[in-house]
Amino acid sequence: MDTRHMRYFVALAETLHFGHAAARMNMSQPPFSRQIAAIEKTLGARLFERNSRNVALTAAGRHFLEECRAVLADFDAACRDVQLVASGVKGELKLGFMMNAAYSVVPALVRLYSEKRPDVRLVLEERIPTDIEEMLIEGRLDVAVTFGGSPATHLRTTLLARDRLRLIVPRDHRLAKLDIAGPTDLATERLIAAPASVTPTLRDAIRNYCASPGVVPHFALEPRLQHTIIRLVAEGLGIALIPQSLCADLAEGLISRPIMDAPEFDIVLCASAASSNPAVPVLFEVAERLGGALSLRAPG
Amino acid sequence: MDTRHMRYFVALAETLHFGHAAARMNMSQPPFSRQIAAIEKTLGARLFERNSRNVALTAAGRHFLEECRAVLADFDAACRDVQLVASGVKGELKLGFMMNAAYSVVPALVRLYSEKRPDVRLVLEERIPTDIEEMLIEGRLDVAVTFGGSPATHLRTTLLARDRLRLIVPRDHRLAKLDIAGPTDLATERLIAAPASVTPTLRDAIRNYCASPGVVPHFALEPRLQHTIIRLVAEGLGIALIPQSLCADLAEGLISRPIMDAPEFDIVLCASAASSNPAVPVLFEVAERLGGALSLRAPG
DNA sequence: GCTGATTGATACTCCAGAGGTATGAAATGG
DNA sequence: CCATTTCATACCTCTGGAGTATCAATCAGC
Repeated sequence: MDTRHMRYFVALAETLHFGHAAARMNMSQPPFSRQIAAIEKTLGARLFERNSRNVALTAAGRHFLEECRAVLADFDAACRDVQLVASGVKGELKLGFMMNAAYSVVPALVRLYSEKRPDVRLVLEERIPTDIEEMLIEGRLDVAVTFGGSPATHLRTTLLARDRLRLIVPRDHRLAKLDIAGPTDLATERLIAAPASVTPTLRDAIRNYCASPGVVPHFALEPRLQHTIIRLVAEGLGIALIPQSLCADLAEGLISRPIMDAPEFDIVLCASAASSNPAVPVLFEVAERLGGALSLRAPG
Repeated sequence: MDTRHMRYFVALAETLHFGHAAARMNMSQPPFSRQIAAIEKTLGARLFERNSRNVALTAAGRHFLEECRAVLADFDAACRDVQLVASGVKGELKLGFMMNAAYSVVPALVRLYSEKRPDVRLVLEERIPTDIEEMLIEGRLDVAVTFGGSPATHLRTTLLARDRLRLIVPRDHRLAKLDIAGPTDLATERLIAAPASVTPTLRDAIRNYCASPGVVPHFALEPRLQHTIIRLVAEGLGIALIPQSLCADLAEGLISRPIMDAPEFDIVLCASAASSNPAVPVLFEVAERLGGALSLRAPG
């Protein structure tokens, strides 16, 4: 049995006439009759009730007809889809992103891309930057939105936005009274920041920022998620320097302040070396078009 | 492209090794390699990223693999199901029945049959007897539960139960006082009965019953459905002779009475001449086993 | 850097099976 | 009863899938 046999069967089931069905299959009637007989033999059941005058489907034939139509439709669709997937018009794209990209960059990127490639299913995975890097290398992600300047071997990288550090403190904190803070203001404070194993970029930026005037930062708590950091600051357990993009909608009781000579870092789209998903290039096109135009929401 | 090619592709996608995949397909490696190349050519897309050392799926290949597995599973299932349908183990059975069979005969029949043939989907169609007969002849029904003695050309018929006529009247009707009624009691009454075009069996039985002592029945109203007849009697618009099987759960305000020498009629299972559904014979087996054992509920 | 082993690609041959033509057999209609 | 329609059978042809032998490229180990 093969799909060709199924097509013969469907042709006969629809015409109920060997000659016409054979013509539809662009062949002559005798070999067509033989194929139908062969199908019935290999399947081990009569599909047609026929004499030299009339052809009719049996109950098994009627049932088989339905199944054949479905199978053939799926079969043809699968074959047709291959080119679409290969050309990146259809398929699946695994996009990783870190949390501070979730607010503005990723939604804008996803919206624009989905308009251009509605048949590509975007699988979004929010992860911490170090995991993202690992997954990119292993090919478990096709692309990711993460910090620039990573040491990983990435095929392609494009700038999406620039972000900078900003101070968040409880509303009644002494630093809340300042219009702008500097490294020395942080000297006596309990700092909350993710460990270097989670986001080396941020951790290094904070340490270098404090170290420039010789301040040794005191990291009181080290949660892994930026959301947790914000939450702990709101609980009065310390203060934090976090990406400006996360300061847009702070909880009641929290306030953010700019800092002098705030460290900046790139937020980039970067492709996996391992994956060569044909849906990726268009995402980069979209990302480049978005590029500078994209401004991260600063707090009001 | 054919299912055989899909199987080759799946074998290679699963082993990622031309030699092993070829062995799994019981063939040597060179023709196998050629088939894979042919597949990629006809589909117009690379499915494998390969050099003389490593084989890996492309994105298109990964997508195609999923689709191939689904298509092949459906394909094999379709081929396997044919014998099951031909042997009556699986499939669909269109069973027509008239309303007075709905209460006891059909549920018992369906329950027993479904136990024996759980993979046969029973399509139940309640119709008036004349429609049932027409549908049986045209093959739109495979079998039906209807009155016996039909003039139609039925292949096979088996007795399911015997039913008899019974009188229903409003609770305060003068005939409600009698223990048993006879034809002459009906002479002056407004009778309600379905027209002969709907159920000739019942209509003829009622007319003959009245005619035997010379009474000419007065048919006041002629609804098509037995339910409607009962409803109209409850409204006080007349009285009716209906099958005993419909007298089990009469509405408040209605009462049923036996009648003298009540006309009886067979309720039979009969097969369509046009349809030769292999699921039918087992239904007849079940029906015969049920046969005499089945007693129609008489009113308490 | 050379050598042998592994693995995919190519060249050539062979044959099963799919398709063509001619024709037979059965049923239908006038 | 004959012409026509329609499915089945007989026989032939040839495409295309599969086998064998072999090449080419890559990698491991010395």
